[in-house]
Amino acid sequence: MFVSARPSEATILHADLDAFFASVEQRDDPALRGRPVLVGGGVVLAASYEARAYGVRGAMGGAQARRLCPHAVIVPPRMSAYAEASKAVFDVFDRTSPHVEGLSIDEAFLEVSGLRNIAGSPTDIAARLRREVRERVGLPITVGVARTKFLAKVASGVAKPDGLLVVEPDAELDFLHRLSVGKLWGVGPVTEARLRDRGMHTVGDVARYSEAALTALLGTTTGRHLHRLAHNHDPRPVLRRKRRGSIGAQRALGRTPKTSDDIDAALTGLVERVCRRMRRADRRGRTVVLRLRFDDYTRATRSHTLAAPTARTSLVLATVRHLLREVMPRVDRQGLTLIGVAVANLSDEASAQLELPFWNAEARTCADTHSWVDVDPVLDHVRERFGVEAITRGTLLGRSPGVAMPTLPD
DNA sequence: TCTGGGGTCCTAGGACCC
DNA sequence: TCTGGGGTCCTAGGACCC
Repeated sequence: MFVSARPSEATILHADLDAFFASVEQRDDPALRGRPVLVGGGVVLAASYEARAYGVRGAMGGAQARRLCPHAVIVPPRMSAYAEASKAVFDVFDRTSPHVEGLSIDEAFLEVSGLRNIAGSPTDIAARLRREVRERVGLPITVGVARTKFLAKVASGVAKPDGLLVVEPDAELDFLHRLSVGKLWGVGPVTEARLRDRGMHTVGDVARYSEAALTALLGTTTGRHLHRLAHNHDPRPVLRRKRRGSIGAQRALGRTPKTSDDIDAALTGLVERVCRRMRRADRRGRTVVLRLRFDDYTRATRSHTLAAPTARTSLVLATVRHLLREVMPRVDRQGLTLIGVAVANLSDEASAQLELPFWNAEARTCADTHSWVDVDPVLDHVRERFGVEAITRGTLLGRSPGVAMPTLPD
């Protein structure tokens, strides 16, 4: 069912910082302004528009980027500077509208209907937003304005860099149907190739196919999604972002052979980083995920769901170590080039009440169904928390007599 | 052309329960 | 001995996004 209400006015803004990381570098170092700048040496994290003129793109390998643009200035990334700039920009967003949906570190949707009397037309608001970001944060930003999220996003893409584009309701289909299929949100290289094989090169081409034909080609969800977008049905409202569902870290290892000590050191560092971030955010997770990439760029994931959420380094580490042991034959055969750890299924209940039941339940899970998990960290925790030195593995699991199982103070 | 680091969502099969 | 349908959870992989 499509939502048929059609507000007569374009009131959704999509605001997107231009070449974000590179723009922050140019802002902070006047010597970089007007010059091609690449952030990140191994792989290009961001390329200034001066560098893009030479064909350099984000996610491109550093070697290729240097070939295309030999005189580019390469600067190392400064993530904390970008986080700070992002926060300042989002402060401007929040002052502009109560309805802000952040999409990533450098872009957001804003719903501005109902602000006409206080703040003017959507076009006025968008122009002022751009000015404020420029004046207060010193960064260029592009804004697309339309009736739907999808069109607003496409509009900002077309208007880049440092632009403003309003798609009026009566111009929507004309604008939309000329676009290349690759511009459709959710169409990546794989889907684009499939569409082009069938002769669909523009959004207008896609619009001539029935929903049934598209779902047969691409699956139910993607097919229906594309059919709707091609017909300009996008009723998704601007919502505040949900909290993130997972926290992870990964590291490329290069192609040189690694010893198991190398791998374990990398794994330990990643687990420590992830768990520290979880604790700082006061979040814990149940599903521990190990990600691997091999020499031939094939990938594997292994996961294990714990009985209760945790942010404890020792338990997460024990779990990923076990997961890794299970795939070691493949690692030995194919060579490891990337390793990652993530914890998903995040929850954020306060931890205190859950501590003991959690460890107890986890210990049981360890022993009953996954005898591999290292129960020692569990024991250490209970000993420390309850001052019960004599507690044993069997006691903890309720399997041997001895010290009474401590009960949780309420 | 060679590929970083952070995420999201979807699919599909199997286990398990009622 | 043979056996339905629905729901939820878990796992693995794939596509996509910035």
